Amino acid sequence: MIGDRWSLLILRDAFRGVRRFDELAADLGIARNLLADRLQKLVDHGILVKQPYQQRPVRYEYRLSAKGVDLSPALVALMRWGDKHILGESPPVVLVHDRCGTPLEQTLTCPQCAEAVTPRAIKSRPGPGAVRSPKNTRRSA
Amino acid sequence: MIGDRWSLLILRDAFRGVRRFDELAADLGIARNLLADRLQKLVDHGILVKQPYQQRPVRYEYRLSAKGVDLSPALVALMRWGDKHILGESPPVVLVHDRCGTPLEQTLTCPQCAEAVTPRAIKSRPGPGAVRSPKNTRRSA
DNA sequence: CGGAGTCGGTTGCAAAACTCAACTGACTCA
DNA sequence: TGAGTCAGTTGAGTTTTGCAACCGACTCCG
Repeated sequence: MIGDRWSLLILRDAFRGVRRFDELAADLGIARNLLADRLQKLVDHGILVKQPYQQRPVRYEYRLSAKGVDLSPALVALMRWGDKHILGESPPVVLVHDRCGTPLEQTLTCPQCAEAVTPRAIKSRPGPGAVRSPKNTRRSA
Repeated sequence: MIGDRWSLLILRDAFRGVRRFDELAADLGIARNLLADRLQKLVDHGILVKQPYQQRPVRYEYRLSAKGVDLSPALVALMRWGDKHILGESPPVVLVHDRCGTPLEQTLTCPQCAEAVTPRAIKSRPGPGAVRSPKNTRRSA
């Protein structure tokens, strides 16, 4: 659903509060027809919702749905990765807690052991939705 | 760098331990020439490393570099999102702590307040690498 | 009233990316 | 000798993008 060159960038802008067609087009440098198409697809997938913000003429803005907001951890993780590995530790933006302004940490934690878990200490296990042979099942996300 | 239909899927497989050309091709259903191209690009970007696992004939496998391993939080976040919103709460795999087997939680935390932070309580702020006008800077990730 | 500007798109065409299927080359195993 | 495995490459054909121009509804200015 979001595996193309633009969808993730559009969503990042959506999180930053960029919601209007022309704002997105100008900020991303995306072709307008593609932007129209991507927005429509994101709306179809229920990640964004299109709502009018004025009548006469009707103008729309694209906001994140609950499903879209839930992508936050993924976007945040990608952003931090980019900051670290592409830009070399001098991030153009940092995420902070709105109450106290402290830069945030993202961690995977074990509620049992009450500690952070490193990637190497992660195991995967079949869950309730597992099927017999996951091979060749057509995927789309 | 990873904004295409396959790179994220290849990386997911890499995390699961799928490292060989034919394994990846069979598991993903990707065209072989594209797989070759994507692997090469991921190697060029330093996300994967290509190393021989046998001589006579020389055969290579693709492993995650440190930079690649650092993508873990992003992949994990996307996986959890997919489980929740596409499959409706019956995940085919769950991530567990290898020591105790407990399913893991992913959170954004404020080290100052020592509590989890919801997406709505996140603010962004210019960081040390900020530039005057971030508009129209060509991006590639 | 006329003309310029804004916003949110659509249309058309060339260029790039992707899919599919077949082929290669080095080697192993029976 | 012949079949099979692995890691690709090659080529033809289809689909998706990128770019630029255009459109329609409306507002604002004089």
